[in-house]
Amino acid sequence: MAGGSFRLPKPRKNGPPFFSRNQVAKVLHQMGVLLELQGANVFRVRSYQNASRLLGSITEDIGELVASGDIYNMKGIGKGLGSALTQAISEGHWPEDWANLHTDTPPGLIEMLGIPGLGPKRIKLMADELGVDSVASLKQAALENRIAPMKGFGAKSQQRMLDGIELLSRFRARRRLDIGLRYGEAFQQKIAVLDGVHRATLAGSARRRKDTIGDLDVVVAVDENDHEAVANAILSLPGIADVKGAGDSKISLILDTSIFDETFTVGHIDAKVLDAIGGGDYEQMESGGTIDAQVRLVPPHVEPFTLAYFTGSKEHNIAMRQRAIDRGLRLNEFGLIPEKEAGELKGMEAAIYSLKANDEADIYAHLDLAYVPPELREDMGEVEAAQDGNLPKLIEPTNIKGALHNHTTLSDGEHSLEMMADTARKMGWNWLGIADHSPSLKIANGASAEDLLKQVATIREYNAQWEQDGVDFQLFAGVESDILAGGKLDHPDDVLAQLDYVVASVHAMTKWRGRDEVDNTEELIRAIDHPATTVLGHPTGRILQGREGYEIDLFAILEHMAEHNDEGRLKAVELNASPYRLDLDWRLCKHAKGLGVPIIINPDAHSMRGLSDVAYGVMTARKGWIEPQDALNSLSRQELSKRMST
DNA sequence: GCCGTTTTCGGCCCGACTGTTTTCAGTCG
Repeated sequence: MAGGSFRLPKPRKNGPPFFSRNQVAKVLHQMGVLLELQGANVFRVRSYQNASRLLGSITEDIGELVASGDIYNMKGIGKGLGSALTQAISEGHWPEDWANLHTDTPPGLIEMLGIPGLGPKRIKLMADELGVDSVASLKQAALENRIAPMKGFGAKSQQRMLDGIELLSRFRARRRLDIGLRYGEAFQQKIAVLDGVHRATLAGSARRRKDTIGDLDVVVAVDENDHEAVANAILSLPGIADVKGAGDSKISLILDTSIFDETFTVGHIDAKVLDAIGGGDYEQMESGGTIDAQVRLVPPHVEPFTLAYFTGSKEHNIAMRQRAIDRGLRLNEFGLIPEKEAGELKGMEAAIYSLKANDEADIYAHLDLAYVPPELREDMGEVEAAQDGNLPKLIEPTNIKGALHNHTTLSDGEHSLEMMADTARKMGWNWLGIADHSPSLKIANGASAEDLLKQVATIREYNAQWEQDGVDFQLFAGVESDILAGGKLDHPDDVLAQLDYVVASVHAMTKWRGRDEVDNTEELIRAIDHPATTVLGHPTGRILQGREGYEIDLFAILEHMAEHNDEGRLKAVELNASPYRLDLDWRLCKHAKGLGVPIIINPDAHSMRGLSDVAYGVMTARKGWIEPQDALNSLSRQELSKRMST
């Protein structure tokens, strides 16, 4: 859990509802972790986590759910949680025991959960017996050899904790999607070409295209006879910094940047983003970085089950397994096995009775489901949709005809208008929108109204020329306007009126992060209401692995944007495709789509190469159930032109 | 703490690996 301290949020002034859906989901998650550290029943912990996930994914208004009593009808919320949440939301105070648990748990214990191999049980034991209450005091205790003598511990455990602390301080636990994919694909490709390997596939959160990746999973199909030879060959590959374990079917290791055939670089990083992720030290830290990887070796006929299992998510697997149980079947990484034939047999031995599957689609078919693309496997309604034939036909990279949020040398871009347009054409796009920064953003060399209008004139000239030459390409003239105090835009209305569109974005992060959700939401809504505003840029301002965004009720904002669209005014929400942002979050894409708010996948390119970041936006959009018709990117230039002029 | 058409009690997904054990608990995915 990145950022965010474990405090109970204060009730908003003008409730009920006194807490937002997000706040409630966060508190339930925190309660789960705190209860775990307290040694509570694991199933009780799971109830809190399930309820958190549930409330994190619903689209209904939480105030109404409570007011109507419907909250008790949600599967996973019973009498206990139902009444606690009802009290909190309608009266504005959390249950006393929840508050006590928050104040009585040392924050250091939560921090200790981040140490690999260390879980709540042993943290509690060390806290009770040694008084260890932080990573620092744990390190001290380990160095003084006070941990090894404890019952159930030992010298190896103690050393592993020290190693884990070292790892924790040297690098943050998760990596951004782009970095994780680079490691994952490099590793997968090296394994795929080894003798005896039928197939090697990158599974896990990388295959599901999550915005950050904890570790890599590679599933490898190998005949049983070749098992040992392939395992040894994998262990001799370059780029392995350490081997954490190697069992019969599982190799666990740590990769470093020597896995890459070329020198590792992170490429251009926007100055403001770089600042948020650790400044000049960042690239050095990343190039000295590592990532954990697990390799699973299985015989080819078992591989589809193993691939499905290790692609996850855990929640999707649980839903699938439950569906199997309902049909008298046992689903695991070895097969889909009729319970009455498997009997007492376990694991691989039971798997000889498994139903056959040539690929993952066969597994879904056995359970009367359509094939679920990996990106959707989060138990966010995809199993039900696969049953009812309602799965989305997800957007593809080839659907992208252009993007609206890109910078040139007029503000802080590296390349000229001409170079950006040329690159977009070579990528097969039919249009490109230019939205340089506005004057208030001095750090990004925001352009004056005069310079902006000169750029507009140039764009019109190019368009006229292309039109005359029969070239199927067009530039759109826009601006990325900073959102100023009171939700105002950064140019006079008569300037904005000469543009094709306006991307309105927040950049004054200090101010916005210092305010509460209600104030931020109101101000953002005022900016959206400005007639010139077409697109809400990077909606939360988050930088992955860098900083949390400002507090905001995006549900309310999207609902407000939906009203505009219903009344014929185009208000689109950006899915900023920079792998440092991926903002709109994938979970909210589905909600925007449901409301009918168009998405625009924008690379926020500051260079020619930056345009290709749109690929990460497409991955995230797919994860968010987005179909071609939900994204403005799939419109032709003529269609988009028409949409923006209404 | 939640759930239920064999249920209001007794379950709750399941297996691998590690380090500590001499049969298992903790952690992870």
